[in-house]
Amino acid sequence: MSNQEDRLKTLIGHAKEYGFVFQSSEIYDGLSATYDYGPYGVELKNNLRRYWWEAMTKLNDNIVGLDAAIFMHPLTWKASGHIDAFNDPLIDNKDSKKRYRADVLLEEHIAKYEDKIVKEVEKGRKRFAEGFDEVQFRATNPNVTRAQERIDSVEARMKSALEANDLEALRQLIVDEEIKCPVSGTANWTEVRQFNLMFATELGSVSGESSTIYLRPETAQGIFVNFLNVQKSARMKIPFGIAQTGKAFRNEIVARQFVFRMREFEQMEMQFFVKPGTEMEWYESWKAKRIAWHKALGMPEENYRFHDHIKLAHYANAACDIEFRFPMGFKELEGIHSRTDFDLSNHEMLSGKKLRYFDTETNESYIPYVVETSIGLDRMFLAVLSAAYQEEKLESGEDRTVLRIPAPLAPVKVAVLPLIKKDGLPEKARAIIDSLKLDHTCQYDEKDSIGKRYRRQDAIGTPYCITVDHDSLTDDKVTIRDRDTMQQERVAISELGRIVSEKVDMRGLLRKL
RNA sequence: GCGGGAGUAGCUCAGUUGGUAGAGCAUCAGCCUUCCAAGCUGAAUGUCGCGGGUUCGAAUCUCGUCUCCCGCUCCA
Repeated sequence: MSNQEDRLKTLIGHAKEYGFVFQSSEIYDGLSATYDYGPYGVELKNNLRRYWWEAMTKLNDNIVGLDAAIFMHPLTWKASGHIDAFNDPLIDNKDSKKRYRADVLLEEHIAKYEDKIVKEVEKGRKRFAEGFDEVQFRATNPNVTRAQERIDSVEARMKSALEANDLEALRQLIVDEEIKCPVSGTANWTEVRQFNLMFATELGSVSGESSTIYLRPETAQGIFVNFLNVQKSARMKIPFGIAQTGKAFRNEIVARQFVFRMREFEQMEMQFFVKPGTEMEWYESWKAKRIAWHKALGMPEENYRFHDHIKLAHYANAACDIEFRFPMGFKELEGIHSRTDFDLSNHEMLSGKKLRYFDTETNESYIPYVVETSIGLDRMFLAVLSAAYQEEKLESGEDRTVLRIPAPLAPVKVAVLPLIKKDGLPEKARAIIDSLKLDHTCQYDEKDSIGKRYRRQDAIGTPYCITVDHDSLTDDKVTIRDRDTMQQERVAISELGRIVSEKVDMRGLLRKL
């Protein structure tokens, strides 16, 4: 565990030192769980986004893009269930210091009485054998009726408390029922507090005329509300998908573990609209496509695994995660959900607008089912960075730190280094950069010894270093050094563009899909 | 929010019983240079997390506070 902590700390340190990720507002002591991407970080992040975007929209002619606004009509979040599901009433036990959802605590309490009833019914069934009438038994057995009354009373009080948002009543109910903490065994509770996971702000500057709106907690709803706009304007036929990348915001109670869990984060989501009844096929098909996308990066395959959800979210009829072995262990990287027609039908209901697809082949109209793939860009960034980070012991006995970032994703593709900074070598190096910079992100460095410059490039994951020496001036050849093997090869300057492109071009990744 | 740990230069840290800050690495400039970090010369960098208190004097003692990291709940 402490080893894992050290690994994450090392990674955070490296990310900061080499300009990948900085703590947000650092000069003001930072802002919790918010990070800024530095010069190399933003390049890597952009490359990851592009890899995802092109894999979705270029490789699938039935997937188109969208960029919806962060602000959405407040009813959106009523329809999506976020206003209800994201308002968790929480309560802490003062002795065990454990935190619970107050409603979950009560439901578990109710479940105990339900178990009791089931047991009583079983007892009755044994005692009366064939002549057993369960309905009659439930209505008359005093143990059962007492338990049932208790359940009804707790449920009624809980429902009215939740609906009225009466947190004090909720707490009183927990106290009245003498619910104890499973850990400490005591009923020493704090007050119930509401944690709304959505960030609220005011739309409209005139007080009294403004209304509360929320920063979107997921990008998906922008796709759902535009379902018909996209389908009609781009003349899409089911099955088809809409892809979107963008920021989403969640006011997490605890948001930590570097860029893994931030309050402001970027999602890359694709909602795939299918004919009802076919969703499980598409669910499986997208599971396969998405894991292939990850594996094409060539990072160790044992870093990935699927995790099927047993407890499903309010909108799903099947769901799984692609988990990645982060420095903190296996954690969710991407979610693949079969969302049924939950979102579209709710939007239909609240907006009063039909959100149906008319199938011209069968002449029927229906609300499509949705299969969603949803990946956290920042998590993907962390996955790549943590898998890429390696400290090596060289044969010479020296250490080197190298980021083995998949070449097409690397922030800098080529460093051009004059062996010494005189005799016309810098000028030659600059000329080479000029010939490459339209195709590749290049960097020039003449400071310090050549070995030191190689190490600096290793530390930011540059796949190729090109070194210009005195012979280059006469034979127009340079040495090109591979980041991973450290092997050097002498090649003609005219060949550089082709050699670099072969390994570094994004198309190399996309071709594997 | 609760519990644990930590805040001194970009990084890693030192700072003796309180006497108002140092080292290595990194950075920058110059010299040197035979392609895998370690040559020479010089330079820049800190209200010692912040605020109050004790004291002639606080990085050091004390109180408060903020922030970060880890765990608990939730999730992309």
